[in-house]
Amino acid sequence: MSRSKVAQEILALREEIREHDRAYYRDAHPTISDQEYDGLIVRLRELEDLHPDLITEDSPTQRVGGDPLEEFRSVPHSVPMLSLDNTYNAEEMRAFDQRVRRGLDLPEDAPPIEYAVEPKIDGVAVALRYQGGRLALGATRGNGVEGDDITLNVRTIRGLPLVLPKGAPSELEVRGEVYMPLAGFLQLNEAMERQGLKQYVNPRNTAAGTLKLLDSSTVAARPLAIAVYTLVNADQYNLETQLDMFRFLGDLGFPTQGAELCRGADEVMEAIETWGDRHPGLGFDVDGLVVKVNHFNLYDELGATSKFPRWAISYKFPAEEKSTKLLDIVLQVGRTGAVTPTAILEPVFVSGTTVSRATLHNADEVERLDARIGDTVVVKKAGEIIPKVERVLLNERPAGAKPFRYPKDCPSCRAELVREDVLIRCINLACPAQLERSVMHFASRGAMDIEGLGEKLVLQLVREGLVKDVSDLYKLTVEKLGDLERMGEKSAANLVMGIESSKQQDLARLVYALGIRHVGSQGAKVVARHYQTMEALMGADESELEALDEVGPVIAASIHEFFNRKANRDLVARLQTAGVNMESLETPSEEEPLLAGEIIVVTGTLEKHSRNEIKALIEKFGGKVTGSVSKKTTFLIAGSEPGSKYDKAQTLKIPVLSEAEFLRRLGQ
DNA sequence: ATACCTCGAGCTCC
DNA sequence: CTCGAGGTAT
Repeated sequence: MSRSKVAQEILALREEIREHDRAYYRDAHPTISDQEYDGLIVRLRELEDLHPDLITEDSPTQRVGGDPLEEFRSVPHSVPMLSLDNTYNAEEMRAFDQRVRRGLDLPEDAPPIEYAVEPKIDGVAVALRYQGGRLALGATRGNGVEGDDITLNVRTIRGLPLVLPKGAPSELEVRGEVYMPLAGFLQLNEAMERQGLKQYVNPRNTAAGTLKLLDSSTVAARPLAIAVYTLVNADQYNLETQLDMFRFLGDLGFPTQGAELCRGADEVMEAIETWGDRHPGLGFDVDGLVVKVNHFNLYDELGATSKFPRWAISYKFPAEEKSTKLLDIVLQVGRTGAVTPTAILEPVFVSGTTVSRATLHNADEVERLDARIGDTVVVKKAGEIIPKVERVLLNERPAGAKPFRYPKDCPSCRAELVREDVLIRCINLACPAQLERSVMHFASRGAMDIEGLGEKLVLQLVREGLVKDVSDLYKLTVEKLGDLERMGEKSAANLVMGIESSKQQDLARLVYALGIRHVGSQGAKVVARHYQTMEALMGADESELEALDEVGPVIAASIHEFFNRKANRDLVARLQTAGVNMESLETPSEEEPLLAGEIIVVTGTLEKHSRNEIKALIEKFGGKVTGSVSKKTTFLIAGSEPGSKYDKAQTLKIPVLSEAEFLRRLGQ
């Protein structure tokens, strides 16, 4: 066969395969059998093997990558991947509608808001970036700001276009949910059983595990699917609504679940009911619905809270409930000495996993439930994840079950327990359980991030007396570690290396790692950025701390008290001697804080900067950006076609600057 | 080959 | 809170 003939057949095969992909994955209407489909792939691979130079990156045979990866690269997200606020019933959904209407200053009799309602698939969220029309990057959500680069794995998901059709924007980013359809999951488990291997428990965990396989050829053999639900910065593609966006995504060849248009809260509730009835038969797990305001031009005005956008919300279907026996209530001592009760349950399968323990939070909760050992309790999973003891079935209570009584002394050190409001606390500073928890906290990911130092190891180190406070970690050597159980040379060397590299962490992480009460990662960042060195922070007085943005009296007092104690100052000194970095690595803004105290809102389309750039610029100069105009707003930056924020600024007599005027003010 | 450990995914409640 | 993957120990 001549080369040009082969080239022709290759092109034709690729087009045919893509059409079948679209029919199967996007339209859910397979047009040929699986065998026929595989036949096409085999034929294409044969031809490509014959003429390797004709292989292109976008060929359906190229979905599978080459050699397994060593590890995943971490990549920053272009726009943070946030989650949505949740509702659980009609009342909360109506309250959301009311908030939207109020946020838009709509009169009572205004027509209903249009919402786009779509199913929320229970899977793993991913971001997909296309460059030059090609799939260039796939990433997990990670912490929302940074995720793992799983490009090679997402490439194997059939139905996901590797190349966008001609005329598509050359740069774009979409987000979607990767999941495992129930049929595929069952088949996979049958295959596992045939091979005498362990079966998987639920499709969600299997999908999540699959995406994190280092060898993409194994991923390719797993039945993953994807539904895309967001086009990042959709308003920049001449799209006006969520429904437009879904049409656009579909035209680009993305598989989507689409969305249904609902006018007002009543129609949303109707949609929720029909979806609630329908979701068991869909062929994949759906844990709720996402409700978004349909028109993009309302988003700016609605803005966002610190955590969620105000123009969207998710509705969670009622969680599955199961009853089981409460076998025991055990107490756990936390880092601060707080003693929390945990329910030990007879294992029961609920919402996809076997639950055997559940937190009871505090003494009040145990009292409220009146949970007694031996009781039959109803368990469900909040948000499909966290097990919760919902209530006690009183008519099943065995005779003689006694109310649960807190012991008088600490389960770890036998010191007397003290009641502070709802909390029961062990106030023995030398309590070993507290030391264990504080070392774990110190090593944890958000703190010093010491790789390889997990719970079991910390327990051993503390019990063997090798670690009496966190500074002892830096005295560990391969030889000393060698005596521990399950600690070979390799593990020891890895751990010592992990500890060594933690010396270079930023001051903010160190401050957080110290475990000062009421100082979380956010508070630690604020004080570290302001004081720059541990020395300066230790010398800070209370009122000075309290004057900082986002630091209130509680945090200020707590920090002050912490460094007032000699034991704590000594600990810091030992860490410093060990070589732990005591300075902020985040260089403070070089710029004069020209915008200090300003609260700025941006509206309309700007010429020189994107919204994110202008926001970064404002923050660099010490200003604050908020989403909506209020009395507190100090000025508005308006681009072309400003929305209702402009009018609101006018009525509130808030100054309005153009982008150029604003830049001039910064001397740029 | 098997057993144990760490990590990260889902992200609610207090 | 539980699961799956990957790595190391036994």
